[in-house]
Parts: sequence; structure tokens; C-alpha cells
Amino acid sequence: MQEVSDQIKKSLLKAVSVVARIEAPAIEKIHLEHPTDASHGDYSSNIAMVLFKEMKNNAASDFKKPRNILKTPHDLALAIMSELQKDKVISESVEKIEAVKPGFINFYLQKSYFLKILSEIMSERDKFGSAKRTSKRKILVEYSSPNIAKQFSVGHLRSTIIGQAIYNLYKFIGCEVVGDNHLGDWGTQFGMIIAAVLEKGLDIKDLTLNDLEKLYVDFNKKLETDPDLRKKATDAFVSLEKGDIKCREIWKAAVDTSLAEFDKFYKLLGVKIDYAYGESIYEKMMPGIVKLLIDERIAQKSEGAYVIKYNDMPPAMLIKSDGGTTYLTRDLATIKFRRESPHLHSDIYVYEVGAEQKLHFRQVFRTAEMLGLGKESDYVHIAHGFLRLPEGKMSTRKGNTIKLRELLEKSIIKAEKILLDKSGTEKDAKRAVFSDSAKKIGIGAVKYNELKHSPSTDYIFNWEEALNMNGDSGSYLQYTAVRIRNLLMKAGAKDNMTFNFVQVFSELSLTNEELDIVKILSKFREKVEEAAFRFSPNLICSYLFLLAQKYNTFYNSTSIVPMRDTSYRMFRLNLSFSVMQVITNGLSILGIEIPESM
RNA sequence: GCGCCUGUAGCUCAACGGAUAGAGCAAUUCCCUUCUAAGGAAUAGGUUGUAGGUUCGAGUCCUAUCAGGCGCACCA
Repeated sequence: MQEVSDQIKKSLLKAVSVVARIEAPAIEKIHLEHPTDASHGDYSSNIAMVLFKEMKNNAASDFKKPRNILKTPHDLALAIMSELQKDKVISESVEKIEAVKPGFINFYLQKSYFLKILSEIMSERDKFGSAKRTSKRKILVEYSSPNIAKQFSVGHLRSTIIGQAIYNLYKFIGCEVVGDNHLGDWGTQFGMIIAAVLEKGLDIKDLTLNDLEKLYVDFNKKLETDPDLRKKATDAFVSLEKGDIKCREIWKAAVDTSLAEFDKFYKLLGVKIDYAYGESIYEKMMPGIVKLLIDERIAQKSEGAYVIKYNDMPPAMLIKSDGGTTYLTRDLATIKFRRESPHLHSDIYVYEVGAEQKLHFRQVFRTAEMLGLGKESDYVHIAHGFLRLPEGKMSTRKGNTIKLRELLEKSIIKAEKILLDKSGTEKDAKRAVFSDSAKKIGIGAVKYNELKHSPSTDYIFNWEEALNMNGDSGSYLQYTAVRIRNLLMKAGAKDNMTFNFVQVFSELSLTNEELDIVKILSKFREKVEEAAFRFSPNLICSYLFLLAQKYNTFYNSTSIVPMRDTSYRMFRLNLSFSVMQVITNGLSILGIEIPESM
């Protein structure tokens, strides 16, 4: 795909320079896009309209032809087109060129060009879609990052699922990727837990994650009526920072309990994060980073605290007036640590963290550059939007969160129910395949519903949407793939889907539906690249959904297995296989598995 | 008060400054003796919050304005 669009751009450039006088025109100036409406061709360029405007503003001598011939952008487009038609290289892959109304130049590619994609998919299989030119860049993704002593809520699901998809996406296109779970295991909230445990004389080892969260919630409630409690919490945290044995013990137990619980979710979700350097490990590095900032005169004293000032942002607090560190300090220490550790050091550092921390990260990244820790642009904050309930915002402290456990359970149960209704008997339900499928469907639905939204937008949680298994859903894609697999089996494929697909299909006269599907398949690679570039897994979702929709329409209107015409039959099997393969590859980027049966 | 983000169909969301603003859900109809109906076909639903501006062309860019969200020095 890439080669053809590059070729067209080059030819366009050549044609343009014949028609108009342009100084060192940049190839980036040429925009080629896929028209939204397929009747406008496979590629379209607006170069004539762009150039016309520029030349109108400059001297009339820019035109090599008299002004009275090229009066409108459309005239210019026509002139460029007639140059292009002399180009022999382009005629190898382009069937038709047209110049239309306001000044678009549209390119229609040859059918045989698209059909090549089918054999590519056959040979590349689960690698299909990965970039041809491998990037040597290394990328670190910080994601999930739950807070210790709080239950995993649907809020954290967002970072976990999107982060994992970004991780998979970059790995798929050939980058070296490392994931880091930046656990929230340090800070004043532990002062609250410790204070509460000590006051009530509880044995920390008996406490579940639920209990810990309750302590935290209750403490915050009491805080409203008894402000003195805050002092107790900060004192306890200071003791913890100083290494008080009792405090340390409580803290450690709370961390262990939480991690054990989190790991269950990660396992269920199929999430694997390479490292989990919690905030606490950066504790030792704080004095160093603070000293550096003060020595370099980046931080300055103000009202008893140390702050960093910027000319275009509000100041950030580095050290509180009581001497305590802030999360800015920790994030800077984290960056330094990562850059100094060979296994973490990367070219790009990606933070999958909520949008409410936008300002904070701008400050962190800027400060990092001031410190000589790379450039501001080496750091990317994928700021995901807020997840709200219809009645307002979620808050652990107020206790109105939706528990991840509840969400996943409901989803799996729903999948089980549908499976059972469909064809199953009670006996089937006991089989391992059944529960495995239910799990994959249930988890897949939740993940997909999270990923299909553009990361940056806020969205409102509702149960119906979150558990959706119809229409634009993970289940729809899984279903399409499962259905194709069964079709191929019925047509005689072996378990590993071996078919003799070496035929050349260009002789066949395909329907528009079929050609449409082939064209969509041919865009997978560039879609993956775009999704990676824009840090937007949702682009994969909408692409896969479109593909599946087109295929299902086709599936419903034709039959394949009983066909007599062997070569046409083979084409349709190959097409079906390809759709299945691309759905499989796309879903695996999203972290969604395809069940045995549905 | 200042800054950032959002406002698109009844609901939830799409749409590199491009051509007739698209999907899903919900609603109303159809299609299982045909490879899995978690599917398909069709209908209806819109002055893209409002008012100006920039240009060949604006949901997208600029200005103003309204509404909501999030930040803005001791919570992370």
C-alpha cells in the first residue's frame, strides 16, 4: 500500500513542476487521502486547490501557462492530470485518473493491485499488518498504576486496557516496548491507613483489600467533622518515611494484600506489565533530585516551600513547607531512574494517565528538559478522559464507584447465559470450552467497550453500554471470526486452516461487495500505523467493525461452501480467511481473544 | 478570576480543513427448510450549543458568547 501512495506522490510532484513553477516543492506538501466516498476513487489529492491559492497570492509568473487558460483550481487540476497521464510508472498501478469539480484529482487503482493483498495475508498470517520498515525506537509505556489499598474500579480499567493496547500496538509494528506499572504505594493516604489501624488496634494481616478501602473511606468521612485527624495522618506518614518499623510493617502488609488482589484482575484481563516500580522505591532518590533542582536554580524557595516557576504555566510545588515531597518530585525521580536504567531507558516515554493530570505532566516534562533529561517532546501524556456515572463523578472516598469485579462478573454471566440460550444444554455448560468461551466473550465485551472510545474524551458509564454484546461490540467481531472459522472447516480446511490459495484471481469478475472487502483489507497496515502514531486504539476498533460489517453483509447474501465454480469458490474462501485473519490480528492488538465457539 | 478540555440524531459515540456529517443502541417493518439470527435488509431521526469571521470549501481554524467538566501551592 505504502509503495503505491509514495509513487503517486512522486508522480504528482513531477507533474506539478511541469505545469507550475515551484521552488523545491516538498513531498510532504502533497496530501493523498482515501476519499470517504468510494466513488471518488481510491486516492485523492487536493494539491491543485492548494497550489492555486498559493500562486494566486504570488506573482502570475508562477504559471507556465497563461493565466487565461488556468482560471480555476479545476483547470489546474486538469492540466496536472494530463501530465500524469503521460507518466508510465503510474499507469502500472493506476487504472484511471480524473480531475473533478472544485479541483480534486482522483486516482483509481487497478483491481489486480488489491488482489495481491490476499496472498500477502496468506503468507504473513499473524504478522500481517506489522510495519515493513521496522522502527528501532524503544518506547516505555506507564499504565494501569492503581493505588494500593483501594479496590480496582472501572476508572483504573481505562488506563489498564488502553495502556496494554498501546503496548501491544507498538510491539506489533516492531518497536521494542517496555511496560511499567507505576503503583501508587506512597503518600499521605498511607498515613490515614496506618493511623486508623493503630488507633483501632487492628491486626493488619487479617485485613482484606475491602477492609483497607473501608478504613480509608471512613477516615475521610471522619475528617470532615474532626480536622485534627489530618495531623495524625501526616504524622503517621512522616513516621513511615523515617522508617518506623511498626508503620513500615503495616504499609508492607497493605501493599502485599493489594498486589495479590490486583494480580487476579491482571490475570483475568490477560494483562501483563513488565515491571511494577511503585512510587515508594523512588523515596531514596528524592534528596538527590531535589538537590539537583536547587543547585541548578530551577527550584526556588517560596513561602517555606520549594517551587518551580514557568513563564507559561502556574508554578509547581516540589517540596512542601513541612519538608514533604510531592508527586512532582516522585515523577522527576522516576524519569531520572528510567533514563539511567538500561532496561527502562527509551526514546519515547508514554504515560497513560487521566486528563486531570494534564497540567502536572506538562510541568514534569518541562522540568525534565530543564534538567537535561531529554527533550519535552520525548514524553507523551495520553490523557484519557473522565469516566463519569450518569449521576456524577465517581469517588472512592464517597464510595460510589463501580467495582471492576462486579463489572467483569456481570459480563461473563451475561455471556454464559447467551451461550446457554443458543444451543447449549446444562451438560454443555459444565464443559471447559464453554466457560472458557464465556470468559473470553465477557472480558472481550468489556475491553472493547472501553477501547472503542477515543481515549481523550470523557464518557459516561452505563451498564447497558458496558455489557453490550450486539452491534459495535467485541462480541460482534469475535462472532464474525468464529463464524468464518466454521465456514472454512465445513469447506474442508484442516485445523491449521491450510488451503491451497496460490491461485491468481484477477481473471474473476468480482462483485462490488467483494472488491470493497478486499480494499478494506488492504488498508489494515496503514490503519495500524495511524493508530500507533495517534495513540488511538479506537481507530483499530472502528476499522475492524467496518470490515466485519461489510463481510457480514456479503456473508448473508451469498453462499460459499456449495459453490461449483472452483476458482470462484476458492476466491471466496480466501477472502473469508483473510477477513478472519485480519480480525484476529486486530483483536490481538486490543488484547481480545477469540473464543472456541459462540 | 486565570488556564485546559468538551458541546454533533432521543441515548452513547465517529468524522488528517475536503466532496451528500456517519455508526451502534433505542423505535417501526421485514429475513432462519440455505455455510451460526451475538447476524442481515429497510424506514425514521440533524440549522454540528449560539452569533460573527477567515477561504475555492468549516463540525473541524479565529473572535465573542452560553452550558458542562477538569486543573490552578502544601492530596496523589
